[in-house]
Amino acid sequence: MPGKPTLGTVAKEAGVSIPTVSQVLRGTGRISDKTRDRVLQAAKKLHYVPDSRAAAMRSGENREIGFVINQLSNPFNAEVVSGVVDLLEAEGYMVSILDTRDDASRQGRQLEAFIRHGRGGLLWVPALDTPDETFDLLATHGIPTVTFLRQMRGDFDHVGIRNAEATCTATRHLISLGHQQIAYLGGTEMTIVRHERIEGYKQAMAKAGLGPVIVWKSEDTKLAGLHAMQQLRQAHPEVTAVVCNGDMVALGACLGLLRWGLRPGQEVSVVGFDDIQDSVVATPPLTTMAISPHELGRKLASVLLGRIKDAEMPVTTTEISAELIIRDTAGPPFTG
Amino acid sequence: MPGKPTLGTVAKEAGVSIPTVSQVLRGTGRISDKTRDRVLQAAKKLHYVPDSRAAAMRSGENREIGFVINQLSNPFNAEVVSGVVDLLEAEGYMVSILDTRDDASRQGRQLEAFIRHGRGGLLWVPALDTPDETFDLLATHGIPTVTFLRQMRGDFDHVGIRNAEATCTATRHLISLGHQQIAYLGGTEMTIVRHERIEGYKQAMAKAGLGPVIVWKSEDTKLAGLHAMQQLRQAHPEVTAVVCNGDMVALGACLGLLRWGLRPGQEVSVVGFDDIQDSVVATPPLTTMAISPHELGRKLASVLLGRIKDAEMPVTTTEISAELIIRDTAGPPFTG
DNA sequence: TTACTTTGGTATAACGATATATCTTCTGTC
DNA sequence: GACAGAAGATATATCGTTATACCAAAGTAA
Repeated sequence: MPGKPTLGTVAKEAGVSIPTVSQVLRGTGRISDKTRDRVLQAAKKLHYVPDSRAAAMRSGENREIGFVINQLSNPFNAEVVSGVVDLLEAEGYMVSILDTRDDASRQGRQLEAFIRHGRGGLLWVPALDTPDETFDLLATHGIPTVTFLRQMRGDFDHVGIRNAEATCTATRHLISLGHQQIAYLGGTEMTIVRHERIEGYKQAMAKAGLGPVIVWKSEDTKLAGLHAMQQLRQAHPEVTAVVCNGDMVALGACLGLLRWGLRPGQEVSVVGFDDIQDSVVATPPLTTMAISPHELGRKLASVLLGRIKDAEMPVTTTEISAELIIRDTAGPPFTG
Repeated sequence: MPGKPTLGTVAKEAGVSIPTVSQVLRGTGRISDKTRDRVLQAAKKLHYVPDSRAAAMRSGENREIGFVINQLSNPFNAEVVSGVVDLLEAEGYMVSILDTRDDASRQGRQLEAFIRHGRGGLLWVPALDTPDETFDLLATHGIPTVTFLRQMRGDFDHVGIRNAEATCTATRHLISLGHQQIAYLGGTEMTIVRHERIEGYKQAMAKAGLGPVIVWKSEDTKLAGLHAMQQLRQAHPEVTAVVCNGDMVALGACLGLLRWGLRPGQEVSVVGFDDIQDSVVATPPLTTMAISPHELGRKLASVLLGRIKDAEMPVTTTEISAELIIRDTAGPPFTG
């Protein structure tokens, strides 16, 4: 096996000097068509691929972006990733993804590795109990960073969702259908996201003069949602409608109802949040608050590009609205 | 603003030479305790963080691993990823993930980017119509590479699944329950994986003297599985059992049956492949061929580590067996 | 004493690219 | 024919590390 091709190898093959090859490949400098062709041919023949670490070292430019996410197995996140990648790859960046699984210490190690390996930018869903230390590390090294979904500090650019507005819409929808006993289901820790969503639910309830407010915990998986729904049902049999913290929980809740012999949208109504692909094919299809993950991803990417271009730009916060998608899991209260 | 600290800065601070600092920080060479302390103190004071790109450039060692996968939104893949990451991060490697979405040209660009940015190893599920050129590129650059799931060439290490054995087991299970009209559902292109799985199904059918062999296409999503099942049902109403190419399709097929008013495991039996998390919580829970994605991930990682340690090692192929998990979607033929 | 080894460190040359300065040839103009 | 300027290429220094060779001083053995 011949060694990895370098500028030197290509230069020798084409019979020119190293800087000439570099200039041809980057389209800078003054080079005759004849030499350019020779060089390009040689590069192609040897399968030459530039080493951008060496380039970055000399030029200071770095086109590697890290996307540090809290849970890769969540389909919503996976879809956001594809939006981000579409935009950034088109701009010539490479996006590599890391999954913290919401473990703050793993996240700390991963971010430190990112710094060592010199990333040019960072998109980041901070793990639940991210210590200030970790934020400081990034701030100190001056890596362009945009946080996503969870806004935990004011000194980073942020892209998020209008959570309160969305759950308020969802709750009002249930109220307008005639429900009066409405609970909120999902989430475990009181994250900013969950706090905002619960606020929206409470606002809608208060404005309609309804109560009491019932908030029930659940992990963000279908299985957990299933069990949580059954517990909620036992503790509060009077509840006729549920606003959920996410589609995974909502779908789990529907499964729980079905096992209990209750039909979602009939005996009990359920509204989700995220509009993941599963929600369309579920039986019955889930009424939910939709955010286009692809749009979200593109927004996220464009904010980061702005920050990379101008480090002195004032810190921005961007919020995206969710849209109510009416399907079959929310109907008028059952009067059987 | 003091520039980014380097070995030079630290050396000046400690009053020693650059190589001395390097040796102290890496624990190599012969250094007196007195100097070592001075250096460590200086490094700490300046918040020195080594630039591993520069290090990698000189030493040739690279502890960044790329995982190039065909579909990140598939939960099975996401679970494999976590197995891989667990093992490799423990060994001091950093794993970054790229999603090709089975687009060969995107994949080509991404792999080139990985080479440009200098990865020390590669785990790879090749996209469906990966051109030979792409394999050659990796071979030329001599990057330790392990392909995963889809073995398309003999000159790379490979970790896969005993596909034929698994679908043979699944089909025999249905036969032993008494089914005679059994179809195969899922997959679109005739990939190696699909080919092997269909072979296993055919073998079991042939051995039992059953026929005809029916193979039906479907994309690897629930929605596609739902539609495909309904079409299959229309074309071949005599079919009483279905072996599926993957759990996503199988779950979709079950949904399709339910919409048709048929109960999976009663009127029509379904066996899946992968045992993703959804399959446990589905109603009814899915009978499927299980592979531990975590075990698979760890195996994958360990093969890569072996290759990194010894580039001259003969090429290996490792195969993992799937296990039949009996739940509720496969029962005896309906005699209502 | 002479010669050999060990200890603790430094000098220097890479790694693969880019930026800058420089060096030949050609032009064209007067 | 002399000279300015452009075109086309090269020489050299540099980024932040690590590998190798080397060196001075001190210790050890004959």
